Amino acid sequence: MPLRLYNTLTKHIEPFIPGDPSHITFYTCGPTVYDDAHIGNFRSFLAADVLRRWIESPLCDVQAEGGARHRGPRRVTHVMNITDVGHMTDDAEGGESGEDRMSVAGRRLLEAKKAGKLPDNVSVDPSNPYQIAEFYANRFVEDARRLGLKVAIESQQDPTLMPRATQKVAGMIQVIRRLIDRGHAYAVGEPGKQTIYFHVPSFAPYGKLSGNTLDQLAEGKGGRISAANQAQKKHPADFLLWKSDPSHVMKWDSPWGTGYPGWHIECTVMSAERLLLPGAPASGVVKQAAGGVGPALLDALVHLTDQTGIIDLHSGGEDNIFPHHECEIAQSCAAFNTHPEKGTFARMWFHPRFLLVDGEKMSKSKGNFYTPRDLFEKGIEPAAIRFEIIKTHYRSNANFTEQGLKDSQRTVDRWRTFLERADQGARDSSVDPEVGRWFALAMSNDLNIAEAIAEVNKWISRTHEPSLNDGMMMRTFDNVLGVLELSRAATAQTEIGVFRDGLAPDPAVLAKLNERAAARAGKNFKRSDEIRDELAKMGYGIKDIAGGKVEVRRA
RNA sequence: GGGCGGGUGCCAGAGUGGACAAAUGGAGCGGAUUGCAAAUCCGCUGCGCAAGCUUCGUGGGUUCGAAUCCCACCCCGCCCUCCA
Repeated sequence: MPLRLYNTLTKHIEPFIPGDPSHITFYTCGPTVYDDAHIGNFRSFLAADVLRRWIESPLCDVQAEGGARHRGPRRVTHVMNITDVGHMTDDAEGGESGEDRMSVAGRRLLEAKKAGKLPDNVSVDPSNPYQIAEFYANRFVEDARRLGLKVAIESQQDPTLMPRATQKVAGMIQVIRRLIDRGHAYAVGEPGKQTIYFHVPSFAPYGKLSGNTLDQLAEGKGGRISAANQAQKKHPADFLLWKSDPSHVMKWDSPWGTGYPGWHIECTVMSAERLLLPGAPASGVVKQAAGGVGPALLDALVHLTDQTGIIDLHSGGEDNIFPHHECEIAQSCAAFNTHPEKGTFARMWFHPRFLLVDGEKMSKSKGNFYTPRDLFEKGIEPAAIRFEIIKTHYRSNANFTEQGLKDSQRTVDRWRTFLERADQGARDSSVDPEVGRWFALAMSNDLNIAEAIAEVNKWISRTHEPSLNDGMMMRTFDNVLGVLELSRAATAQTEIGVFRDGLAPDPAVLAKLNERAAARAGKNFKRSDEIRDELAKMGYGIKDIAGGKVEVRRA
């Protein structure tokens, strides 16, 4: 069965039909970097990652235009932006002052610096918003790589896969200019200090993605818009493309005045610039000529398209559906399509749902707020975190729990053991003919990852003596799930102990292990059990393994 | 007020007209193994000895038949111009 996905735009599960089934273009709305990303953020990024890995898999079939079936593997160009612009001066969360988020982050960093909580090797100037953004962007990419986010790994070789909004402002200005030229945007205010708005009534399909219609949108219900800004718009739903504000912490020159771009415009530009002509390297010459615009975007601005969807896939958290992606569709189609009202920008819109923790919303005040860093520090390995976060269907609210994390760790351990055994297994044994098919069927059914995992588990249970071929099969599955390939904390070995979970051989622990070994040798099992309990109280779990050694893990 | 995604067994989480008392993992129980554990393997885990009975948010309905379809209601999550 070819891949089918729930399309937020049509509200149906439907075949994913890309423009070119041998090469998929995929854009994911990435993080805003004013703080460390948390596991909730990562849920949507990892769901997108699993999707792209599945599309790349040799097991995945995709329907081509005209109905033909395209068999995997195939190439995916996956772009994920980093929003490193603060650009929210009306931001309610910044406090009554509507303070910019980067400024808030700066204050927080300054406090951390004063308190000596910043790592020594980090030099960041808390008064410099660009440095703050860079600081958090780097930390994000680091976390993402540890969790196996492929786009973050690839961006080491090809940084254009993770573009930064601050470096794409020239392109945004070009697109805004185009929107004004085509009558979709207008300026208010005095020349040199103008604000540019997208005029929503100029794009008839506005609202299709979110299900909102202009008359149903209750203006101000979200409590985030200021009356003063509303008053100057032609229509209450019109949204910001450019704001002239020389006092802003991050600002650029533009034909309309010094200021900053609107939030939505950045994704239009970053996706178009990298994905419209897949593989075309950004040429320095063209960039110069176009004022910093890449060739794909330049081409899009010169040659309008008749295609409905000009990129194949677009993903983002469920909160992005409205207004962000709604606005992105409007402005992208208005800028790039011959007939904007016929456009959808992306052929398929993919929105993972939010993650809950212990059945509740994650929040700092509830104490159920986790970042991957928090968990790494506790010695939880990336593979377990990744598995726990991806194991639930992307369109329901997953529940992240400590028990779940333990369950996930066990599964990861079992799968690893299976793979290790398979790698030492027979050479010429044939692989189970069923499991690949079931796995593919599950994944192609709107990414039913839980069922796919169940198929892997059943297969492992019935495969008592895995062969080399089974190992290859397991790797094929894991290339999709991305779990076993993740690095884990090094194992430290001593004469007696094998220390897992990144534990260092503590002399106190070693002493106890030796004492226990002696007790056992003398058949003093009472004492040896006491020692096990003592170690448990110290936070260590032990088990006897082959060769007379003891494996030590965090309890 | 409006738009959207969900609600399944002790927990997590599949299933979306009959093969469903409901996959898979965890937890629990029993057994093999182990000095005891751990890991692994086997069996059980709604009620009932059984034929059978009662379950899939709640209440109605459609159907020979519903966890699955329809209607109403309740709950959780997201959104209605910062948010994964």
